[in-house]
Amino acid sequence: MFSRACEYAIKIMIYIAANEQEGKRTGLKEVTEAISSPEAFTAKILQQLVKNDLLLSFRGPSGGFILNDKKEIRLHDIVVAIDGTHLLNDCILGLNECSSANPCPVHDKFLLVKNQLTESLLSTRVNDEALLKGKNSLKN
Amino acid sequence: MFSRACEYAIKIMIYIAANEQEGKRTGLKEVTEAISSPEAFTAKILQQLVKNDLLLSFRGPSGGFILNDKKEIRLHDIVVAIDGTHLLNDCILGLNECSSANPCPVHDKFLLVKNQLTESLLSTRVNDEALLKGKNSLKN
DNA sequence: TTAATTTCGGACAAATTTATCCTTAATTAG
DNA sequence: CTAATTAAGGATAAATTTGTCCGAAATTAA
Repeated sequence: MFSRACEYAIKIMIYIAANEQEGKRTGLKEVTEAISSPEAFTAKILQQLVKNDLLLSFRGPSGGFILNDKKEIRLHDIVVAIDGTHLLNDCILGLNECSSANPCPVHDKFLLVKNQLTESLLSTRVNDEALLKGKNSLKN
Repeated sequence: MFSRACEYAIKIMIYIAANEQEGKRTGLKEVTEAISSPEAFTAKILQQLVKNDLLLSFRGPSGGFILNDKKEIRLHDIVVAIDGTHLLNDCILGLNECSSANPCPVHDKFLLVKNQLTESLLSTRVNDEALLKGKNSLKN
C-alpha cells in the first residue's frame, strides 16, 4: 500500500511523538534501533521529514529530532510527504482521464475504499493516545 | 496501491471479458492497443494470467486468449495472481508480528479500510455489466 | 508441406526503489 | 580551542520492478 520508506516514516513519527511525550528528543541511532530499520536509509527519510516541515532537527551532541508541532501532524501529512498524493488522488488503474465525470470501469467500486483510506489518514494524528501506547510494537 | 503490472492485468481481463461477450477471442496486439500498454511486458502478464488459470491461451493464427470461465473471475483473483496477498494480508507497516491479538499502533485504524478493499475485490467480477460497459475507457 | 501467425519463455536492459559509504557542517562539552 | 557527537548530503551500490529482444514451439491456412 505504502512504500517501504513511507512505512518507516510512519514508525519514525510515532516513535518520536511517543518520546516527546516524555520530554525526550530522539536521535537517528535510537529510532533506528527502536523500529529496526537500516540506519543510513532511515537518515534519508528523516531528512525528507525535516524538509517537509514535519520534524525539526538539531545537530551536535544531544542533537536529534522533534516534531514540528506548529502543526498537528496527521498520518496523511506523512504519507503525502514521502509517497506523494498518487495513492490518494490518482485512478486506481493509472488512467489519466479518469474522473467521476469520465470514470474508468472500476472507478465507482473503489470510491468508497479511497474515501475511507483518506479519511483514516486525515483523522489520525501521530500523537493520538492509541498510537503512542504502541510505541514498543514497532520492531520487525 | 497495485503494481503497474497488476493495473495492466485488470485492464486486460476487463477487455477480454468484454470482447468475449461478443463471442470474440482476443490477441496480444489487440489488447495492447486497447489499453495502450507496452507489448512485450503485456505478453508477460498474459502468461502469468494463463499460469494462474485465469485465462486460456491458443497459439497460431486466430489464436489469442479467453477467460477460463470454469471460475467466475473476481478482481480479487487477478490481484492475488499478480501482486500476491501482501496488500490484503500483511501489516500496513510491514510488521511480522502484527495481528488483532498483538496489533501495531495503526492496526485498528486500517482494519476498516482493508476490509472494505478486500470486500470490493471479492465482490467485483470481471464480467459485471458495469465493468464491461467501460471497455473503451481503458486507454491512458 | 510451407509460410504466416501467434503465444511461450529465456536473456537482457532500463528505471525505480531501497540501502550503503563517506565526507562535511554544525553543535556541545570539557 | 579541541575533541566528540550528531545531522546533512553527495556518490554509489544492490535489489526490485518495468520493459525489451529474439528465437522456439504450436497452430492455421494455403
